[in-house]
Amino acid sequence: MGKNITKRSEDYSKWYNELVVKADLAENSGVRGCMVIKPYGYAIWEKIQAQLDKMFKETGHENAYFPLFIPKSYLSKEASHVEGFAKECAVVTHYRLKNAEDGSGIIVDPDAKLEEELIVRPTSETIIWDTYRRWIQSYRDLPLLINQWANVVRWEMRTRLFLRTSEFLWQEGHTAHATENEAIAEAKQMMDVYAEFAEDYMAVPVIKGTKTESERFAGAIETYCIEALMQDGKALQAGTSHFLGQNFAKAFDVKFATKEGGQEFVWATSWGVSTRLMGALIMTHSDDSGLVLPPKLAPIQVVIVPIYRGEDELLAISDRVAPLVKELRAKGISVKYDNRDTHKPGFKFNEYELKGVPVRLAIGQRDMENGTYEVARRDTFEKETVKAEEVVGRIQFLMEDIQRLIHQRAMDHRSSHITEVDSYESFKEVLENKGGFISAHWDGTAETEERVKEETKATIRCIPIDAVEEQGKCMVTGKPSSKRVLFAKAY
RNA sequence: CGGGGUGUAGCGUAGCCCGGUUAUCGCGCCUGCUUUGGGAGCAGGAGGCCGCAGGUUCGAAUCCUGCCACCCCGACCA
Repeated sequence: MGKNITKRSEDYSKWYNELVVKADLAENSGVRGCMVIKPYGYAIWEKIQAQLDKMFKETGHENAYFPLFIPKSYLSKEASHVEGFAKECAVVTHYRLKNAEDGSGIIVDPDAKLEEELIVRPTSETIIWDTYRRWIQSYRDLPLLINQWANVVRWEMRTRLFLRTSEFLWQEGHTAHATENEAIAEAKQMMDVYAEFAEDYMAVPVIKGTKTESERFAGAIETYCIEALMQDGKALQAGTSHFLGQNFAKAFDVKFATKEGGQEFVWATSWGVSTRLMGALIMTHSDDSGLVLPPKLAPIQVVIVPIYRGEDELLAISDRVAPLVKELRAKGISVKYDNRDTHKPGFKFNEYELKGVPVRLAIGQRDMENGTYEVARRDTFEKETVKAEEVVGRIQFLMEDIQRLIHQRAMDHRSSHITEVDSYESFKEVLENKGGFISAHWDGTAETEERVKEETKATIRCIPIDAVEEQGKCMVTGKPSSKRVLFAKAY
C-alpha cells in the first residue's frame, strides 16, 4: 500500500483513478469497461443502498425484481426510448458454445442462434411495462409503486471507475398512477428524496432542476435531476427522476378501468441512482491524503490503533479498549480495533486516512498512564487528547461535526463556483478559467443549446427548480428569457 | 467508433529507435534480528510464457502483421 496519490491540481483524472484503486474501493477488471468493486467499496455501496431503501419504503415503495434479458422487440415499442438506447446495447444472439472442429478452441455454435435476440437491460422500462400490463386492470390496482435493485449494461465507448462503467449497479423505480398530477408529484417527490439523501447522508450539495428537452431521458416528458459539482469544477448528474406521461402505457397498452367505468392509460414515472453516487462522494470530499467519507456512510466510523512495545503492553491496551468498543457499538457506531502486529502505527494512520475513516483513536503507554486517548479527525487532521470517560461523547460529537463540516466545505466550494454571466464572452472566459456552474439566460431553443455545446463543450445541466423569474436576454442570441439556467462542463 | 498513447514480477518502471551473455531499478512480498506516538533499519531470499497469436531471423522484450486490454482527446452517456 503506497500513498503517493497524484496531486488533485496536477491531473484530476489520474488522481481520481489512483484514489479509487489505492483506497481499495474498486479496480478495472480488464473486461470491457467493467469494474470489480472490492469489499471496502462495496461496504459503502451497502450503506448507500440501506439508507435509500429505507427512504423508498417510507415513501410507500416496494422492491421487486425483473429479468436481466429483454426481448429485442420490447425495446422498439417506444420510439424515442429505442432511439436513446439502441447505440449502447449488449445483445445475446446465441445460447450455446461448442468445440471447434479444427480444434482451435471454443466457438459459438451457429446452430444455437436465438430466434429473437435478447438485450441485456440498459434500463428496465420496457420489460417492466410489459409486466405491468398484466398487473394493472383497475384504478384499485393503482398506484403501483415498485423499485428494483439491479445491474444494467450500457456499452459505453469510454469508461471510468464508478462514473461510467459498462455494467453498473443501481436502483430503478417504476411507478404507475391514475392521474397525471399524481405521477408528476411522484417524480418530484423522488427527486426530493435523492436530494435529501445527497445532502444529509453523502454531504454532497446538489441543485434540483429539470433537464432541457435535448438532455431529457429517452421517452420522458420531463426529467427532474440533481446536479452536483466536483472539486475540479465539472458537474456530475447524481440522480434523475422522470415523468413519463402515458408514453410507456400507450406503447405497452397498459390501461385501467376508472371509477366511472371508462378505460384510460396509466401515467408513469421512473427514477434511478447508481454506483455513480460513489464517484460523486469521492470527487466531492477527498483530498490528497485520500478518501474523506461522511460519517453516515463510512463502513468504519472509528478506528482504534494501539501503540505498544511487546505483547504485554498490547494485552493491557486491548483490555482497556474492549469496553469502549462495546459501548460505541451499543450506540450504533461502527468501530474497528486494529490490533494487527504486522504493521506499525504510522502505517495504520496513513492507511485509514487513505480509506477516509472519519475518526481515529490512538492509545499508547502515555494514554494508559493518563487515562486518555488521542483523537484525530480525518476532515481537518486535528488531533486532541481526550479523557477516557469523555471519549464516547466526543466521538458522538465528531460524527455530527464531521458530517456537518464536510457538507459545509462542499457547499462553500460550490457557492464560490456558481457564476452569473450576461454575455457569451464572459461565459467562455469563466468556463475556461474558473469552471463550475455558470448561471446565464438562454432563449429556450435547442439550437442555441447545441451551439454552446459545440463551441464550448458546456451543456445546460438543469433549469433550477428555484430559479427566480427575471427579465433577461439570452447570452448568445439576445432573445428574451425569463429565468437563468445552469451551464457546466459535465462528467 | 475516429485520433493519440501505453502494455515488462502484486504495483510503478529501465531496456525497444540501433535484435545478441543470466531482463533494470524502486515499492511491495518471504526469512531473521533490531524496531513500534506518523508509511522502520540492516542482512539474506523468492517472484517474469516482456499483453495474446502469428511472422521475419541462426537468434525477438526489441523488427513486421493481426487481435485484446487500459489511459488521454473527440463522439456517446447515469
